[in-house]
Amino acid sequence: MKSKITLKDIARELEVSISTVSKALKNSEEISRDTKEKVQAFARLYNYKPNNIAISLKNKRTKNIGVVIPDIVHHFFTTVIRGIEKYANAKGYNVIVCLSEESFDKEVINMEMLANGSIDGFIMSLSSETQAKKDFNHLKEVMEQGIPVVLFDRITNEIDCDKVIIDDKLGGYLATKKLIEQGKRKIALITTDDYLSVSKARGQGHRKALIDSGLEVDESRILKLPTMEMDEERIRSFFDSIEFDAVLCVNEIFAVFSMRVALEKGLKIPDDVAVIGFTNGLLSKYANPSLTVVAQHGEKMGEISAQMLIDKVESEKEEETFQTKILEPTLVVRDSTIN
Amino acid sequence: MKSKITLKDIARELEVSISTVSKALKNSEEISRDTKEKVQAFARLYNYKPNNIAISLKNKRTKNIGVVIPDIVHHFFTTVIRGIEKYANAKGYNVIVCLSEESFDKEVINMEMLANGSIDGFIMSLSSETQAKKDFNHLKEVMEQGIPVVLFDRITNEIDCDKVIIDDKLGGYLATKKLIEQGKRKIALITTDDYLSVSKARGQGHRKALIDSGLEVDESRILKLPTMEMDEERIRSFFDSIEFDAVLCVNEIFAVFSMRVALEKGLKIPDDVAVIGFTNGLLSKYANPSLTVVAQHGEKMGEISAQMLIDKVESEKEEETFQTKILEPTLVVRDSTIN
DNA sequence: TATCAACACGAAACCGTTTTCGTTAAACAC
DNA sequence: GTGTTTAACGAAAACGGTTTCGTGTTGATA
Repeated sequence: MKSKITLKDIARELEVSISTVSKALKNSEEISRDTKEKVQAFARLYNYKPNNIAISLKNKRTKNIGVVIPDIVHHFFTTVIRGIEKYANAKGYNVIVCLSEESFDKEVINMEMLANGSIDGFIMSLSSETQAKKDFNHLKEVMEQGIPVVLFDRITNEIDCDKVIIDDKLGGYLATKKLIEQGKRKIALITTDDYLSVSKARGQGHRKALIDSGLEVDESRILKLPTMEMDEERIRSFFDSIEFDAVLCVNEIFAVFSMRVALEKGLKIPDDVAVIGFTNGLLSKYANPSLTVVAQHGEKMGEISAQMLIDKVESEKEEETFQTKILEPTLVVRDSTIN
Repeated sequence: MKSKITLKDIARELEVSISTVSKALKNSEEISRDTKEKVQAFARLYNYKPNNIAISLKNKRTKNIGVVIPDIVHHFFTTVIRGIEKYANAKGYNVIVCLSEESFDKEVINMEMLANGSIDGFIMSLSSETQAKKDFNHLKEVMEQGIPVVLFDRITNEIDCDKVIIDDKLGGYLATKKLIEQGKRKIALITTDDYLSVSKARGQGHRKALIDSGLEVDESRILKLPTMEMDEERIRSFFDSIEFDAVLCVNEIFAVFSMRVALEKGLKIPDDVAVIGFTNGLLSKYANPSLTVVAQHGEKMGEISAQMLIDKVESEKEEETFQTKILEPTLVVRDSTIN
């Protein structure tokens, strides 16, 4: 096991000072041709690589970015991570992923853990508990320490920072309009409690589309589950309790499951019941029938988040100007609606 | 913006030395009660947290582990990450995720980037290009530097290190046996080229099951795609070219798509065609009909990998004993087979 | 009163870099 | 021969901690 070689080792071997070695490796003007060649050759030979930690300590930059998300076993978040990773990697940054698992406490602990020098900035999506609790002190604290934060998807208005979201209200609107256009009038909505920012916005869009089309908003056709967790029981009994000819769901799992329930009831998709979900994941593509969805463009979102964060990290200025990027959702039409 | 407070700041403020502050915060016996209380109170008041980077530099431990995987938008890998993250986090470690995107070069670059002090060890699954190329020098190099490596799922025998895999051969065997038990005789196999270690093993298990049951191995019923990428064309024409009453696929996407093709042909599942896939993901659970799969227990795999790695990292001994943990796959029976 | 241990604390080295600011010797001008 | 410039290099501080090894003071002991 040949352990890593340091500047000191090279200096000792070549009988020059550490500073000379450091400068020689950076091709400094100060150092003579001869010495530079000698040092560089030696370094190459022994495969010298500077120690990242030492460099981080010196210039107070880690080239790491922290990503805190509620869940990773979720198509949308993985696409975001992929987008972040791509952009960050191209810029020489590493991505540290932490999972809050929808828990406020874990979110706080993770952030504290990373905020002590491990990272240059945060990209995050709030846990449901945090959104419900409306306690954002952990965010305020890291920002006060001068650590930039970019919030994506699940955001809050109570914190002033860069944000990237999709226009969820528009997404809900587009989806509902689509169903209405197909002649559907009894549109059910399966969503979560309003504390989840995205669900709330999607619900608003849904409502707006109904009203714009002169339709009544029938609250009994709206099922609000406590979280994004699947609850087959409640969805089943919800469908038993209402009349419906279309279903809009805030994720693809609810939607695919709704299709199954509809099929079990002997209903035809999309003629008897049309279904639209959110998240353009594998499930939507390969479900039978395939599912029409509102695509959230996670990868794009990740890229933009990473770009905004790295811009902040690398900008010298102390200006506190924040922006919110709003991406447009798009409808991916498949077989669960009439096309 | 109140920037982070350091030992030096506390020392200056309280007019004691840095060493005294350091010791006081660690509750050292050396320091008097009075001083300790004073220092600790001050530290608490100003929310002092030691700088991780400085500590890393000092004790040459980063408490970061590097995870290099081919892809993150893939249910199996996300479950593994979740397992790793859970265990690692509980042990106070952070997880740096790097994606090779099935590229040899990216794998190498990522590892080199992390190997210079950023992490204490690697957990990785080889990219398909690496497995095809059989070039493992990047692995050898980091191991020579004394950085422990744990390989999971996509491994190689050419490197001596800790490994965690599932018994893919057994998985292929169990699945095929299941199909045979249901009276299926014309079992198709959709897999990838043999360079992918897992596909090869699954294929061997499949073959063994056929032979053990006295059935012929008909090569024309085996489709080997170049990668795990979906190729609807080739799968469609494959099914047009053979007779079959069952399909075994090395992932869930191939399997779900096979079901779609079968349904389109007017075949009944599972009576006319039974289907089994690998990976117990969302797709399998919510497909119509739901898919019987060989579960790979990714989360367990991640946990074990993390445990093995952290054990190595934290063990003082220099012994070079490696172990390979083999997890048993299990069959999750759903509606795509007769139960 | 001289000796000694115990106590409480500080100085300094160290981890591996970068960078500023000398310092030395040769080369040059006058 | 003196003074000045320049090239080439080294010493040392700095980043923020930990840790070893003094060191000065106190009180007890012989």
